[in-house]
Amino acid sequence: MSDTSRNELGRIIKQQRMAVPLTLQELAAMSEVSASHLGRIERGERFPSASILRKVAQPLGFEEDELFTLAGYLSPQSPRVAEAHHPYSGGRLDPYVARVLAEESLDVQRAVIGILSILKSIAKSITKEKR
Amino acid sequence: MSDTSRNELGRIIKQQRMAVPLTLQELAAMSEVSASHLGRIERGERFPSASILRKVAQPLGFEEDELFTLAGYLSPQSPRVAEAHHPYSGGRLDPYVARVLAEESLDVQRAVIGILSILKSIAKSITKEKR
DNA sequence: CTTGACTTTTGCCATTTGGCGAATTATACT
DNA sequence: AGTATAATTCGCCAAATGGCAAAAGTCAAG
Repeated sequence: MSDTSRNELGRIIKQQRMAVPLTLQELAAMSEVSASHLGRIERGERFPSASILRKVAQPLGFEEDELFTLAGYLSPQSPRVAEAHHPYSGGRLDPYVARVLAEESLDVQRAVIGILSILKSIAKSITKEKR
Repeated sequence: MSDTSRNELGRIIKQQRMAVPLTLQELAAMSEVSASHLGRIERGERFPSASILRKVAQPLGFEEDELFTLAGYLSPQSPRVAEAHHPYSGGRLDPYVARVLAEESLDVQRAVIGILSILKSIAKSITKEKR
């Protein structure tokens, strides 16, 4: 962890705590994290673990993944909140389909997409033939 | 961290590593995490920190926040790829399978599980017949 | 059975994290 | 000024993380 990112994150947390406003002890009570630790985090002497960030986020009014991103635990564009689109090809997996498949064993799951790809290649060759 | 959640997460990671498939050393090389540490995580002797999870996610084909949720670092509220974790009794949906399927249209996705259920009922009737 | 090449596990250690309690430093109130 | 009172910081410690190197396992070819 670079010194700058520690200080940066600490600065942000402190700024947010002041803005609410809360004292270290109050935030400590709300988040179940010791005030001394919070203080060290704010002035960049310690780097907060994921579980600490999680505890602190809500009392400070941060989105849960926001602090993770700031801390570098999650990559910058996290389309996690609500209905963002998939980074890959844009399709969404239907929840019902997902649920049904999830109940199958891993082998069956893989067999399923194996069969799918076979069917697709057959379909492709058929249409090619046709024309 | 409860013993069960450690073992659970380890089990999932190991299962996924085997499915890819990779050795501990290969995964170690790809993720820049020592093989010994990865081994201990898989068998529940260590709990992976957020940065470890982040490094490991991509080589294993997990969405970046998926492992965070499984580890309890993030709350399980965002069904981006549908429920990859399993509050309901069943198994989990393999990330690779989910990704491939998500690229298909909704019609195709439903057709896939339609075919699956047909194959299952055929298999069932065959085994019944046999005895 | 034995050798040789991998893969996984174990022992040991440095580094970090995070808590508790005691100092220190603001902030009020007489 | 002087002294409560609250807020922050410091010192020290236990527990956990994660790496390295050596010790087991595994498994195929000879």
